[in-house]
Amino acid sequence: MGTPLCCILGRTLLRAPRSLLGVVVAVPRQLVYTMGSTKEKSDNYKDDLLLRMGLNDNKAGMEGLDKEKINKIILEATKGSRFYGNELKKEKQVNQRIENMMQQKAQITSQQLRKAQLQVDRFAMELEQSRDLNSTIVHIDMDAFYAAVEMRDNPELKDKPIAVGSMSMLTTSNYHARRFGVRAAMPGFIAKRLCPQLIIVPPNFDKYQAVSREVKEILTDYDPNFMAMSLDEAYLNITKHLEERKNWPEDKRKYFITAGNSLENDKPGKEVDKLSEGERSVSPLLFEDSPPDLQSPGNPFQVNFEEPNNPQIHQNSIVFGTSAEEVVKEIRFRIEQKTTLTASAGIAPNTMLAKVCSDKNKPNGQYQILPNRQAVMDFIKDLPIRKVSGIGKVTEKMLKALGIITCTELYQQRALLSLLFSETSWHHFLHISLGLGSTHLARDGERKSMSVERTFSEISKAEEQYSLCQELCSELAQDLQKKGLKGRTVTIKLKNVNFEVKTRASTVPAVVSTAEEIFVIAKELLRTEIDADFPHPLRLRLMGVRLSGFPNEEEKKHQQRSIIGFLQPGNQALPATGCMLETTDKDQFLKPAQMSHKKSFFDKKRSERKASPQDTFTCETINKQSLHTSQSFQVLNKKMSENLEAVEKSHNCQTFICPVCFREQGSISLEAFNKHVDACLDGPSVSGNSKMSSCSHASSTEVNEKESVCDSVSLCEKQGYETHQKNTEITSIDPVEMVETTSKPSNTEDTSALSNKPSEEECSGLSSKSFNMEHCPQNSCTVSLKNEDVGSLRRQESPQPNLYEVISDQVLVCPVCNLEQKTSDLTLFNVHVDVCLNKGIIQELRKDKINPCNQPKESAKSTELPNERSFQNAAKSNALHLMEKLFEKKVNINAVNNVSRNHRCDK
DNA sequence: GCGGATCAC
DNA sequence: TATGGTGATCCGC
Repeated sequence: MGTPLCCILGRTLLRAPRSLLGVVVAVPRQLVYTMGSTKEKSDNYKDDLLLRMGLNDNKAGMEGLDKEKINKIILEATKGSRFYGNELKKEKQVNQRIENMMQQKAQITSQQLRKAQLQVDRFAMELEQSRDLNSTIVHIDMDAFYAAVEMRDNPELKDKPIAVGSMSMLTTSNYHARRFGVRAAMPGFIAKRLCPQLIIVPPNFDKYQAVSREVKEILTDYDPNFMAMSLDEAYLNITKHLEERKNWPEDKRKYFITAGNSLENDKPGKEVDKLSEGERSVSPLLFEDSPPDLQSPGNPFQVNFEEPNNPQIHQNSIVFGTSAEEVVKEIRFRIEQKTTLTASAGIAPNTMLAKVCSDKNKPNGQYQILPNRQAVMDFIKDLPIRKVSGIGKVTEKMLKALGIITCTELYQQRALLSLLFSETSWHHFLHISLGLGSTHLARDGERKSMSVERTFSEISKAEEQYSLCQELCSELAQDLQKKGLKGRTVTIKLKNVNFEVKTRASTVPAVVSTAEEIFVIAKELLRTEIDADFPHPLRLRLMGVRLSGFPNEEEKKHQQRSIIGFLQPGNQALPATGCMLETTDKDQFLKPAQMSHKKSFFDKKRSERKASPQDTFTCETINKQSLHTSQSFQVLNKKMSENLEAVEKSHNCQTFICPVCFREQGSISLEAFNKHVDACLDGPSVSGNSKMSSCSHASSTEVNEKESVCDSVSLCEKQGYETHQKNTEITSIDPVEMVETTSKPSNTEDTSALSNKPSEEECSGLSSKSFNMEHCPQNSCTVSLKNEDVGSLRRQESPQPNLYEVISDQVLVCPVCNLEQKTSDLTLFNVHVDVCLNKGIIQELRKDKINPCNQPKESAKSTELPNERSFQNAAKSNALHLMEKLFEKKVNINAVNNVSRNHRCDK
């Protein structure tokens, strides 16, 4: 992996966080627990790991460790590791970026700068005019959340340095541990060196989630639309609440103080347990440890003259005022009463400021920026940019190179920044330096992706990697199913033992969602990577699978109309959403294979390692490396197929409707059904198929080093396809679609194909044309399509059906590899074809030196041969066109079916 | 659309 | 012995 170009170019890639810009992009905030969800930005080990290498000379806390000492210990523990090596490498890349930026800066003329200044100032003026100080935004942040929960539930941990996590990674530490330099995102074993008496508590996410729920119940009272960022952090817009609260009687703002853990004191005015003798509320908020901000506001503009600054405490009750500050005190009070945990909070006119504020008096404090411009600007003045959400360690470093550390400096350099950074970035900078941010909280938007990834000790055997990949796909599919999501882009992520990360993605025309569908794609991506490094194995420490490209509502509707299965088990009608099959069946299919694992792959690996810590390489390893579908993997596949077949037999009586004649085919086995379809199609299609397969053999012999495309793909399909035999989707009949397709005069050779005349005659006529590939190698479609106007294909609204291909789909012979596909699921079949096409075409292009750019030959010889990368890209783009074309045709079979079916109904 | 990078939590 | 997982976004290609 070379340095990406984008890192070398002058413009840097900096991201404006959604919550800080005026336009707030809705982000799904999963309330799942994430390892780092309690990380505190300014206190994160990884964020300044490299900074620690020598130059940090701050003095440390009294009883903890000297910062110098901390740095030394960390450096010793990390030095020489692969992780460290990679950190150094990344640092070099950043330095390179900075160097490029400085060069670019050196070339800027004063005239350019003046011009930029005018432009930026004009924009700044507009921003200033749109400044909105009318909202009151609160950011609530639980203090050392996970650690606090653990301490609460285990009194023994009190007053001891603790952290939540494992020897490999910590998610949170308490404040005691932080004095030793123990922080979030630090591996536990290093933390132990810093603080040998550190207690590492394994995380208990269910518990944190339960506590989080309690907190959120409280927050709802102040803003039912509050925006939770994680288990321990949320934004509230209390503007409306403040308005209403103005007229509230004291009673409504009165809370009783309880000792200990009573959970009852959650509603105003509610009588609760009396304080037990000698046990007072642990709340420093109300008693002796009251943090400074509650006593004397640090900012003159913070003084609130409306009412007494502190809540009025009478005996065992307390009345909060009506100001924002009082509201937030009330919130924190209630949180503490309910959970015995403390929270910090920030109050400001926008989210960006509120977030920074909540950090100001942490822990267990709050801070407000009053809603006037002067207060905002005073606050911003000396604020280090790094404190602002969205400015990470790289941005900080880059800006530091320009002499920018505080927001004032950020503002001063605005013209320069506009010349050195992308528009998005400098706009973001300008917002920050003016103290601007979002004033409304985005509602949860649509999710854009879903993923699973896992870290493990090195895995370098291909078959284990495939197996792992399959497991991840299953996991992902389960998650997707819970949310009812389907997507078109599958991405795998690989991290090798040197911590280098790679992602590889593939987008298919139809949405996928099942483990089988995803695995077909993911596996090909993985295979490509394995092949690329052959004969060296990929030495992985992490693998991930992601699905994205979820259709929006409109696209979904479209998909419902067009991407539909054409096989319909007669008595198992499913909703026409065409979505996932309710998976009792599917689960049964999957189980046999999974049962053979019994334990998960990771569990297995773990126990293996325990059994034989010296996992030395063997001859076997070498053998298996030589074939990506190694023997054992084939065995696995075979086993799976067998299992699936066994299951299939147990369900072998189903009612199908023939896609050709549309007659119901009683209770027959799938095999019998397939025979019927074959018979129905009849005619020369068979000979067509045989020709195709002879082609495929010819081509397979040409691939020298590896197995042929066809073989590899067919093998990989096996499991997935058979699992899908029962998983058919209902064909939704859409009259609109039908009208559209039929009314449009066609302009291609296949005009007649879409007449309203259904079934047999037409079908057999079509089948006679069955995939016309006589003279071409396996992926002749590459060649033949090159002559077509691909652009027009793309634009076609209602593409004309190309029925010989349709037929070849119906008998489920892959037009690329020529192998019969046993699946009856059109989507799955499509996936296979796409993958097959993609790979086949790329290889074919390489072999035949077809100009990947799809340009006339001149251009090919005019320049040197494109590099591997551009070659692949171009090939992919070619493949995409082909897929689009193929896909359109596949879609049309559905249209044909619909027409035919409607026709029949009319009869 | 892809891949790398950055960021948040 | 040992350095996470999930999701989003940006930008150049």
